[in-house]
Amino acid sequence: MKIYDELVARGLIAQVTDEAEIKELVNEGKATFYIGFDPTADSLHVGHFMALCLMKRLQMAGNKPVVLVGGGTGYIGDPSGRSDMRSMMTPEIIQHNCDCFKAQMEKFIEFGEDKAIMVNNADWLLKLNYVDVLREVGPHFSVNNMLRAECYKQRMEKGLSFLEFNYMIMQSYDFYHLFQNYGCNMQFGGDDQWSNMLGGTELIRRKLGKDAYAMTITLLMNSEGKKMGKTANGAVWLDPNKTSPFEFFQYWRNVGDADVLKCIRMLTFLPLEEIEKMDSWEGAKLNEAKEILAMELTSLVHGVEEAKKAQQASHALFAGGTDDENMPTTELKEETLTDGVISVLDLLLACGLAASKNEGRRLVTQGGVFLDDKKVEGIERMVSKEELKAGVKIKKGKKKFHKAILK
RNA sequence: GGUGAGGUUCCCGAGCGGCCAAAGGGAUCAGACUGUAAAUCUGACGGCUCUGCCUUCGAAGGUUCGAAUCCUUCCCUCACCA
Repeated sequence: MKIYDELVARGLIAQVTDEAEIKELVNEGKATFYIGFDPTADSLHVGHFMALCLMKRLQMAGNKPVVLVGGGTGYIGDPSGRSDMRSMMTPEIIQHNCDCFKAQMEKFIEFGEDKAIMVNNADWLLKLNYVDVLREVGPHFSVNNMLRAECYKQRMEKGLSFLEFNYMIMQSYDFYHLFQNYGCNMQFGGDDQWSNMLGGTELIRRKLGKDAYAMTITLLMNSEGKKMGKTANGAVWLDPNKTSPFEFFQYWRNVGDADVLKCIRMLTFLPLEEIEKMDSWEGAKLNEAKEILAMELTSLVHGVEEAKKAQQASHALFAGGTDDENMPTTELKEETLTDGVISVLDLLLACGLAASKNEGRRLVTQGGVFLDDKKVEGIERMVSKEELKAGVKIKKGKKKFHKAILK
């Protein structure tokens, strides 16, 4: 199966500008394509991961990837898919985020001669002259058309600033720039980027009279139509310091039944035939698929070693194993104790399992806290120095496990 | 710049000068049921040294015994006009 058909079969492709042409280019390995990543945080998340995987797939098929870090567009902020304006980031933060992105990406994509290249649009966008740009590309954008674009339409009610309105132009300019300087003839991106991407192909055609292509990746939604890769505490990050391998593993281990196969298909590199077999699994059997999904993804993101550890920890907690080596752990210092003990509430707080003492109180009162598998009956429960030295296993609810140990 | 409508606890949204830590919904968290799923039901949902105290209703002042609710100024958003 050729790469394009595989992408289709995996459900990764959402929209394309010219299917026949793109199929040919991609299958023949003749595409030089780029995907842009705006430095909106100091770590990549699952959405980025999907894009990186797509890059990898296309790279394996002989195409040349260009990773564009949005050091310049980060100054503006993409309004697509947002109901309010992004807060403006300082140049320092943008730079820091760019650096973090680069470091993480190097783990997934091979960079170098004849491999992938990385560019930063700050290098060309930041030195543009306003009037020059207006004259150069301004005539090729129809405000009427832009306002009809889906990404702005949604904002017509809530309000859209001129700053954000220009985002599409900047992104289009990127494509135009890459087309000329790197022979980049294709752009990929999340489906919410569609209109921005079309802006680019349009600009290239108008300015240069040449064809460039765009293709969007299906956004990973769960069966309820919500974006996946988000938890109550924010995104599922790829940075192990922000989302530990164990948490990462558990996130995928816990996806809904209706979403497992879709995730496996879209996110893993398992052969399609293998996935087809799982398609018939039902009921509790699906748990195995979830395990596979979690294992595959954690391996990809954090390496096989870490994935195994996470899996062991998971088994230990849910399948009655004994290994608690790899549980998320908080090390407490002697000073945290008063008179050789610490209250459960303080302990929950120290481990980040409760945001406030009131929340801890609630958890205990409602019977949601266990210490070493024994239910905590009241908030007056104290944990002694001896217990802590040995390491205490704290369970909050059914799925959150944490270990606290005195250093 | 003008006119009108607004800014309420994570989000949407109700709020009579005292009975407001503030209705209702969503999200979230915990419990029951389960398969570490979904759905459903129950409870919780600002903080604390917790039958009480403290801090919140865009910001700062003021009126009042008492203000999210009234007044003044300022900031911001939206709509229409320019």
